[in-house]
Amino acid sequence: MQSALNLFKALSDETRLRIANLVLERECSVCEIAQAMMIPHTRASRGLTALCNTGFLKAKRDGLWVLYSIDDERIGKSYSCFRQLIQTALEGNAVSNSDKERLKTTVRESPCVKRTKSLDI
Amino acid sequence: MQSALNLFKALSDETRLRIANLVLERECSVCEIAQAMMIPHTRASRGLTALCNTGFLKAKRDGLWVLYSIDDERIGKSYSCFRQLIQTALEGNAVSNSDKERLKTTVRESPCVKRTKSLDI
DNA sequence: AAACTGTATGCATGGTTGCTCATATATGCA
DNA sequence: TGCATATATGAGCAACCATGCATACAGTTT
Repeated sequence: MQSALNLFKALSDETRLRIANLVLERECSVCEIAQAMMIPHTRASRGLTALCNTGFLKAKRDGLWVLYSIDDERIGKSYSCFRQLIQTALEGNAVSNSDKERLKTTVRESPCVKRTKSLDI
Repeated sequence: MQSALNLFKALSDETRLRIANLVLERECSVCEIAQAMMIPHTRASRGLTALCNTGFLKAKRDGLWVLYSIDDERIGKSYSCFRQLIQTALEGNAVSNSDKERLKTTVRESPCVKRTKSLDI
């Protein structure tokens, strides 16, 4: 029961639902999510980590990047249900559409973290 | 998006998930839920009301009782998905099984609210 | 009308959560 | 080694939430 509860809980937050919707499109890094959703990368990172902890996503390192994707094996037979629910839920939603549109143009090579130190003198 | 978020949020609480699982079995009153789950009726009432507000359940009065059932029309095409997710999630769970077992023997005529006033002298 | 039973709700409270900022860690490259 | 970039995390804060108690409200029965 607990694992299902955690899945529902993970998807009950707008940030995480939007993230899930994006990763359903394709594998994503933290920076791509942050860019596509126009949110601070720490927020994206926390959302992705949370979705990972529930077993909805899995992470793998690729050099500097950490790529998140759906952990379809672990979700098991409920996978198609969750996929359908999420996509139905966000179908035609303006915010979600913008997210997906921006995701297409995100590049993994653009700097997305502002560092205050570099700006000192 | 908001309606789906609310549905996920409603099901991300153990009390409400167990309630939903029971109402999937059959139409229930507050007292029956409280008895089956062995919880205070105020908690059952709040859970049922919350599930109603998300559009997952609907309520109808029947004399003294208020009967809650799945609002399949309002959930629409996502209904079968939610049903399957909930039932898969609670399949074989000890607590859920006990709930369902007790639900079979709950009677609508047994007093389930303790009143302190009646006990005074 | 009063008494009884089922249900809903105002309130106080303890607990949880999502966010941002600053900082730390991890990896790649010069 | 030192610097740059990507990611993760600790701390603090504000907002939210689930719960129980007492009480109010809604029907029924007498």
